[in-house]
Amino acid sequence: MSWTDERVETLKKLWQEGHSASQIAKQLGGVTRNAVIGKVHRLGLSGRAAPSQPTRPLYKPARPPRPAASTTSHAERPAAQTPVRRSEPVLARPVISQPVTPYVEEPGTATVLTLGAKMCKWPIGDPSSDSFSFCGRRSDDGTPYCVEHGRVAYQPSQKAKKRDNGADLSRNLRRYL
DNA sequence: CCCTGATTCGC
DNA sequence: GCGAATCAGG
Repeated sequence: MSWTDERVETLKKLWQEGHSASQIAKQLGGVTRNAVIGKVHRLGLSGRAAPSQPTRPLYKPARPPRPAASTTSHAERPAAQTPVRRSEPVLARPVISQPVTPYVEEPGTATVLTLGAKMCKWPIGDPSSDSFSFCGRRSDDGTPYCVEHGRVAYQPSQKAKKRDNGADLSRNLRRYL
């Protein structure tokens, strides 16, 4: 099957509606989810409203060489590596859904210039904007963030964690109260 | 192990 | 442009 105009349109629609690649592939028929994902990327609509699953830690591992099958004569491929890789951010930001997040917060008090060592480094606002700032509240010991943001940064881990023993829990509560 | 999207690269 | 292979992660 090929990507007819119609099929592409269906793809877009379903993708925007939040269907997964495999579901779309199944519905379209004749394509695998890989094909769908590949198409989605080529169409440039990779980013989608992701409720909660930031599957991109800004991590770019060097792809391991994939054993290719050269059928005819093996073409010479003298180390034609791309010397320049995009520079990575030194410090990985905590995952945040910037684009369309109703999550509003008070502007931070610190800028990249005034951000101290013991200040909460939680980014607030659009990094490409002038109003971008950091939380700037006193960070909790050991963590780059204040108590509140620390909770957000080091998320729930969905599976309920084992129970804290009561003593610790109440102790911690007292600290915050 | 099931699933998810992301990325690479031979075709 | 296409998509299988592969990856990273929930």
